[in-house]
Amino acid sequence: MRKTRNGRPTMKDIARDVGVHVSTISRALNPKSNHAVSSELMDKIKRASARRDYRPNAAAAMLRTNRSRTIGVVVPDITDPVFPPIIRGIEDALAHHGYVAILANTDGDARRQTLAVEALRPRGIDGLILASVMRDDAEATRIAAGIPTVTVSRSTGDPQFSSVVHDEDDGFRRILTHLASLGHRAIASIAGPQTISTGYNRYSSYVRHSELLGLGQDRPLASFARAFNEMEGERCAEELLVAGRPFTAVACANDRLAVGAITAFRRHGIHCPHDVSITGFNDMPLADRLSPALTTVSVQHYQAGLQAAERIIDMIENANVTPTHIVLPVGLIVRTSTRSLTRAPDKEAGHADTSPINDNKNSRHKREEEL
Amino acid sequence: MRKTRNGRPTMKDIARDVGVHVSTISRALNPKSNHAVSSELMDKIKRASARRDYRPNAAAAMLRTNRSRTIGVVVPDITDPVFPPIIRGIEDALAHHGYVAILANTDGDARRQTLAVEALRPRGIDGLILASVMRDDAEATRIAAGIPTVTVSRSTGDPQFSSVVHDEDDGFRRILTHLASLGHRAIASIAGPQTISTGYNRYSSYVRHSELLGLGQDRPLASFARAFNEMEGERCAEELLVAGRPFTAVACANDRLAVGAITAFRRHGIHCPHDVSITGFNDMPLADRLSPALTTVSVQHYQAGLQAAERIIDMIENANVTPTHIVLPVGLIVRTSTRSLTRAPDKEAGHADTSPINDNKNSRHKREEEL
DNA sequence: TTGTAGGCGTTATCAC
DNA sequence: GTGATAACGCCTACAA
Repeated sequence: MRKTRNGRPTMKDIARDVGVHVSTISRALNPKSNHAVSSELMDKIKRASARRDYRPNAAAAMLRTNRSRTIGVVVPDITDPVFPPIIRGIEDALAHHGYVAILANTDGDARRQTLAVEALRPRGIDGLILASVMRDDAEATRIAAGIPTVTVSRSTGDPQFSSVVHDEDDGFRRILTHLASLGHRAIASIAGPQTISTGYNRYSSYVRHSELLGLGQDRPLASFARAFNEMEGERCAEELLVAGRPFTAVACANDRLAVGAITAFRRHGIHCPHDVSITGFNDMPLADRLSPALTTVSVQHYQAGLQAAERIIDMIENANVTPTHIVLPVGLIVRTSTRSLTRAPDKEAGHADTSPINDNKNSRHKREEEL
Repeated sequence: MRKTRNGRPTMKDIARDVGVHVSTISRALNPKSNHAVSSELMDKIKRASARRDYRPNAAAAMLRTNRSRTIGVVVPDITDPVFPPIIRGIEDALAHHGYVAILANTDGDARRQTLAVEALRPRGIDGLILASVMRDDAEATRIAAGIPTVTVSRSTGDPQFSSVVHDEDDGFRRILTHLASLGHRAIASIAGPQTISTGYNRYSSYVRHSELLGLGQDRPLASFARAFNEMEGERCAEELLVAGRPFTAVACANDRLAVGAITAFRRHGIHCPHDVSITGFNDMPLADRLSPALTTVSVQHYQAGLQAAERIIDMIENANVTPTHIVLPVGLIVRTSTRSLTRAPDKEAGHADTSPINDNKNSRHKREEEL
């Protein structure tokens, strides 16, 4: 009594057609074992399976081999423009090896990361790619136990996870060097969440390279975003204004924060790049079409996804490979959101001004907060 | 001899713990059949399975029931900003019902759509959500045969597919009505690919409502993009300039085309909205942060994904539901990329000008193409 | 209310 | 080189 049976042909059907045993069909159709099949039989079997349009039943193979050729991919939010290219890279690499990705979103919620992985586990995923991990994410270590895992774009503290990240430090070095070369010395920062490796590393690099470059901040002037989005960028920009310490440039931890900052400053009559230079990070889509076009750090999201996928497949198919930690190079993209402080102001600009924001001698903008 | 056996507990293990037969465990753990299990036994079994942290093996269940609780989702390119919110909607709805999505990209290539579906089929997907279909996509009908399918955001000609789309016609009606109310009569269009339902429908609506509104084009003035991206928007804008027929506004088939058009026009010294009004479609992320901020049609991408997922689950779980065709309402979002032709020009604008682009009496811009 | 048995489609390990 | 057989873990008539 066949309960199921989609009408989809099985190996049994092919076997009957060709007049051999199922096990022979299995052998013939499996690259790893078909060396021991006579070439004439191979031909017949290939033809028969093509004629019937045979497709192996993944569930059966999975049950038997405990391999699903499926990778779980967990991201905070696919709607954030940094993740689509990563996912695209992952998928392209996976497809190349006959693997497939199951996607889950966490909205940056640690608990939902756990939930997501627990939903993926029973589906027999062979590996896990996490773009959602937090810094020192002990929970991630726990839930990923026993399954090949690589983190992408972010990293936890756990060296047991393979990781593919970007050279955040070099990125911020380039940003600060660029701003310094334009004459900026008072460079504030809108930092990302310090619970995430990217936010933490970029801020650390901001502090470190500010010192190395001898920039004139006695102590870092930074505002910390609670999330990498435009709203937080706006909030942090306001915070910087309220702080009251002078600055002529703001290095933001990513492009979305920079976009928010530009908007908020503009509301206060402070225009970028005329009155402040602002930088982003990621070179997200449309960063070049905004006005001002964002000076930012280009990051190889697609490559990161690609490499993460390659790593995971390597870990799955080759027993005990050791964890690797890949750091992808970044580039500086100079556009129009940064401007020289020393060069003569543009002719077109109506009211040239090179004095810092929040400089006491120059209260061009009235702070509502102080009303 | 157990070849596999992850250390993951199975029903057998729980059965041994509790001292009953596996089938009882299966019954108890299955909502559909646990009515016939004594509540004390239920308790014991639940505790035992919790203690062991038991998770059902999806492959085994799948093999037996021919259900994978997996949906294939095929999109042209996850990197295009319209698709992430759709996918997010799909995932959220699926997760709610214990389903999961496998994603595939086609880059708009019809052959890759076939390939993608053929890669998904053997994995026993229960349903298919296609955001990649073409108009009159006979191939899609063929490859999706025998599996519940809904198209989202686009539709084919095949009424057998359920579909969730946006009210493109109302969108273009609103756009044209808006432009007309600003005094525009010579409204050009940058249309999308006519091989895609959205491109075709939006262009048809442009033509239809231009006539209904009595706009002064004897015949439509349109340029056709080969893809929905910025580059094509630039190319089409150039094409409109070369065409030489006057216009004061351009209604684009989506935001990315509009962004490209704005860029291209600007290169020719034609500024939006001062010299041309330009509209988009979709209200993609950052559309409000561009300058000019895009006047566009807001579209419920997330909702579309959500509904598509609900539909597919309905089709899977309830035998022979008939195909439905959902049309989601859209809204007009007026921003600064459109400007009144009749109202007095802004004070700030240096050189007010309300005469049409390409008007013979006014060759403000020199066309390189005619050099 | 619970146990028994058989099978879903594939693969691995035998034996021939 | 090919066939037979026994799992993989779960589900479901049917029997008890």
